[in-house]
Amino acid sequence: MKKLITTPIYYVNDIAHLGHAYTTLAADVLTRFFREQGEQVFFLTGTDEHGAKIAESAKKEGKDPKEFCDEKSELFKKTWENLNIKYDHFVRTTDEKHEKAVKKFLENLKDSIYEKEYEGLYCTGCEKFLTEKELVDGLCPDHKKEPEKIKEKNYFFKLKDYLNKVEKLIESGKLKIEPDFARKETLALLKQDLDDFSISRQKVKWGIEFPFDKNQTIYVWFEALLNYVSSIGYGTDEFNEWWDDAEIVHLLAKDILKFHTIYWPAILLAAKQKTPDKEFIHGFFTVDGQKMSKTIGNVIDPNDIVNEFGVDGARYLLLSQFPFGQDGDFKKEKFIEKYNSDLANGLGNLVARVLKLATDKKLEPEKNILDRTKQTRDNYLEYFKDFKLFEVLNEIWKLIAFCNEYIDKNKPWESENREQIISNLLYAISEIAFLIEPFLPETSEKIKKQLENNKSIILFKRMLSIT
RNA sequence: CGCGGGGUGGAGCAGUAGUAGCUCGCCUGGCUCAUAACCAGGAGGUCGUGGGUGCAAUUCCCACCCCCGCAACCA
Repeated sequence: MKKLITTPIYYVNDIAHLGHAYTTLAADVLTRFFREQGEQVFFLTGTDEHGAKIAESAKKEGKDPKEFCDEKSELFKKTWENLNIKYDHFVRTTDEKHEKAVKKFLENLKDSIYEKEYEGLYCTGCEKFLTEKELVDGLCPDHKKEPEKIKEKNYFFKLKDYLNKVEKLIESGKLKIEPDFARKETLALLKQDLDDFSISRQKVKWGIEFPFDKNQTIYVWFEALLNYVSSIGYGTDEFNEWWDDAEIVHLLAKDILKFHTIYWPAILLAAKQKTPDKEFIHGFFTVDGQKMSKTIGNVIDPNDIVNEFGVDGARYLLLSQFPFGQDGDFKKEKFIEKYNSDLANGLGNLVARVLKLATDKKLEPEKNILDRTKQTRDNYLEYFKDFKLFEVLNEIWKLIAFCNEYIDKNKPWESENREQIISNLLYAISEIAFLIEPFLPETSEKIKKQLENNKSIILFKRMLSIT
């Protein structure tokens, strides 16, 4: 079975932070796992580069928008490289391929689009229309500015025509939304009778020209969703190969739930395309118990974690803090603690102590070891298929704990049965090296190499914690 | 009545209608192969408050209190 695994495309107005890294890393781990299982996987990520906000930011830096996007987009790529994230395609919404596909898609959506005069109160600070209810003393609550009354012609997508169908997709399980909270929230949103939404902007210049009206550009959010099809060749023959024939899996955080679980399937239905098979939504993070925010200044740059803990250290720390899908808190202090106990004292130390006792003579592993490792592998597969990355890690670390107990009980350094005991352990370690591969690809390689030449080199150096 | 998450041993979290578990820390002991690591045992909790249903509730129901996230540049 083929799989198309995607992350959202990230808005280049900001540099990559922990949230972006988390989603992208999870996608990378899943990709590596499913490949290991013999499946063909296409892993897609990228950047979202249009919109008034981008144009504004570029102007502030005295750059033209494209130049600005080139730079920011490059920073995302660099970050993924630092985290050893191997995507198959990095889409940019300023790519010619994307623009062409988007226009073509709109042509095919023509029957579900209509134009309407729209009059509203527009705040130039927010770059959006506000309702009377949102105003405080007649002013925009965020910018303390009086909004302008603007009359604008917009093109709308007939969302209402598809709401029932989307609901059916979800209820029938044809579109799986996980975890359950996200599925429930989507169904609740569907019951609120959402309105048709505008897919064009008259005021925004930095965007893709709207095919039916050259005075307008395509609304960024609408255009951004189309990256999923433009990237794999919408409008060309190769498209079907990855859209129709693959299981489509979207990974995203809960803030953009509505766009992905309702708008996106509706748009696809309207364009007579296959809808996604699964959408997995993860939660939000706090840092040291506080929300992550630029104003508070506690935004974590994933590159800093890599610098401090190494690539695999960073990869492990990001995914081992709390269950995938839930909200969670990242604590700097806990990073060091977890790094020391799990990576240095746990995995690293185990490999070192066993290799020290190893000789070239290797025997077949005994049944109890085979049974124990098989148990881990079975649970591992089961959890992985449900995207339970946190539980997968737990399972592997239980096997590491088992090995440590096994050594202490059997005292290979003084046992007559030394060779058999060590062989058993070496087998277990080779199994661990295999299991950690999706999470810790470099470490996995290092262990395999060490097993070959019986030489142990420190995998994770113990770190002093700040007291 | 905006939406959502949560209040469990020192810290961070699991969990279930019927002797309360895990990780880290702490104490004691063991071991010496290892990255001052590893193993065993232990101390430590009236499971937010007040009611209700049950033979039995931390677990179900109701009310209340408190904390946090989204709604505000940001996954």
